Amino acid sequence: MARAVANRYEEIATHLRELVAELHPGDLLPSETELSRQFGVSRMTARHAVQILEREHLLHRRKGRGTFVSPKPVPRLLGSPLSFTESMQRRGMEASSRILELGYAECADSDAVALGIDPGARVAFLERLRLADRVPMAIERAVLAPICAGVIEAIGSGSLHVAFEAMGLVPSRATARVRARPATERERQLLELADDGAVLCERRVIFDLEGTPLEHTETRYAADRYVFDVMMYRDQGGGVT
Amino acid sequence: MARAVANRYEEIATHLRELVAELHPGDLLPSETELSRQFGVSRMTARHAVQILEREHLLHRRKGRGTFVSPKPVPRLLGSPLSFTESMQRRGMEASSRILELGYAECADSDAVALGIDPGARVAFLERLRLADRVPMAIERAVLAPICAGVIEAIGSGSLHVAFEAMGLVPSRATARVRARPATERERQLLELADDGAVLCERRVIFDLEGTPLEHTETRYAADRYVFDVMMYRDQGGGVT
DNA sequence: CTAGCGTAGTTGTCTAGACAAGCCTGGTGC
DNA sequence: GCACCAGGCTTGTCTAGACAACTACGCTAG
Repeated sequence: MARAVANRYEEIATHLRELVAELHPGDLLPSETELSRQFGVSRMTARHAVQILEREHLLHRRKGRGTFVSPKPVPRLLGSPLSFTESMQRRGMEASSRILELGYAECADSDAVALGIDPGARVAFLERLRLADRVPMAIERAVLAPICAGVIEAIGSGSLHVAFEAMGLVPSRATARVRARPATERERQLLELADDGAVLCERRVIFDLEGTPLEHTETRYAADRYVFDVMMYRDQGGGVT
Repeated sequence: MARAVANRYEEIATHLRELVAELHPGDLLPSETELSRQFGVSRMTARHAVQILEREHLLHRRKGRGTFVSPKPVPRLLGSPLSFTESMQRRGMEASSRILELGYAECADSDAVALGIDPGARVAFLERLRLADRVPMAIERAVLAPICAGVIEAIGSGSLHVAFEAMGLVPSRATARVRARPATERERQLLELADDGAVLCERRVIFDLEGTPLEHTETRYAADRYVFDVMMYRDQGGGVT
C-alpha cells in the first residue's frame, strides 16, 4: 500500500499538505516535536518538511507560538507557467494552435541579443495563432536558439515546452516584459479585434538552469479577452499565470 | 569592526553573497565542508547558509558536483515590490505624486468583494497621479480597508507602504490582474496620451501575513512609457517589478 | 483586581557525527 | 587504445541531542 518513498521528509510533507487542505487558514498545525514523535524521526527531519511547505507559502510560522495554515492564494500556484498551454490549462480552457509560419530565417537583432548569438545567424522560428476554447487569443512568434532548433520538427499543434523536455532541455527561468499598444491591422484581423482594439505584448526569454537561452518569444494577446494574473510575495518569489 | 551578528549562518551567507558578486555565472563555489572548516561551524550550519542563497536563485547545486554561481537575473530581485515607489526606485527613477482626490466614500461592489467588507460601507480612498522623474506615469486609485484607514492622514507625497509599516501593518502578499484597453478621455488628458493611446490596467489586492486585506488598488499606466518586468522561475517563485 | 513571575510549549540556532548517492579522475587490466 | 573499477570528492538525508528566544497561561503577592 504505502508508496515506497526514499525520503522521510517528503512523506511528512505530503501529510502536512493534506492537513493544510483540510483545515482553514489560521488554524494551528502540529508542532515540530509532535510531528517527529508521530513519524518516529528526529526533529530536524520534521522541521525540514515544515520548511518545504513554508517556502510554498502554504503555512507560516511564528516563533514561540506555532505553525499556522496560510490563506489560500486565489488559484494555487504549483509552479510558474512558462508556456501558453500550461497557462490555459490552469484556467480550465483548452489550448490549441494554428501555425501561421514556420521555418528558418536570419534572426533580428533583438533575437540575437536575447539569445546571445550572432546577429543575422540562421535560426528556426515559429509563428502561431494561439486559441483558447477555439477563440483566438494571441499571436506568438518564437525564435529558437540553435541548440534546440530540433524541436521544430516535433511540433504538431502541441506545446513547445513538452517538446523541450522530451529533448532533455529543462526550461527553468524566464524574463518577461509586458507592455500594451494599439493593435496593427494584421493583429486586428487575426485576433478579431475592434477598430480601437489594443494588444498586450509580452516579450519573453526562456533559459535553462545554467542560464543558456533556449527561446525568445513575442506574444501579442487580444487585450479585450486576456488578462495576466500575478501572485506576489514580499520576501521572495511569486508566480504568474 | 565586525558587526555583532547573532547568527553564524547569516555571516556565512553574507560571505557567499560577496563571492557570488565577484565571480561569474557557472563558477564553482566552496563546498559545504570547506565552508564549515573556514568558519569553524558544523556542516549543517554552513549548508543552511548555502540553502538561503539557493532560495534566492543566486546559486544552484548539483549532487556529486558542487555549488555553482547562477546567472544573474537582469535586475537583481531583493524582494517583490508591492508599491509604485519601490518599483520606480529600482529603475533608478524618482517617484512622486499629485493627489487628485482624497477622502471617504461608500465603496463600490468590487472594493467590497476584494476587501471582504459590506458593500456600500464607508471607506477611505486616495486617487493620485503618479510621476516618475516628473513625467506622468499612472493614475492610481487606492481604497483602504477600515483597519488601516488611519494611514490616509499620514500621506504627503510619499508611499502608502511606508505609512503601513509605521503603523505595524506588514503588506506581505498581493494578487494582481493586468489587462489593457484604450484610454478614456480623462486618462488621455492626465497621462498626456496620444488619441489612440492605451492604458495598462492593474487591479491589485494587498494582504498582510494572515491574509487580511489591507488595500484594493486600481492603477492605470500610460502604455507607451510603462512596462512590467517579470522574472519567472519554474519550480517556485518569481517576482515582479 | 492588578502586576509580576514562573513554567511549559513553541520555533530558531547549532553541534558532531553518520551513511547514501551522484560525479570525476586516475589507474589497472585487457 | 579502451573498458572497467576504485577512491575521493561532492551534495542529500538523517540522528539525538543542546541551549536560546519568544509566547501564552496560570498562579501568587500585593
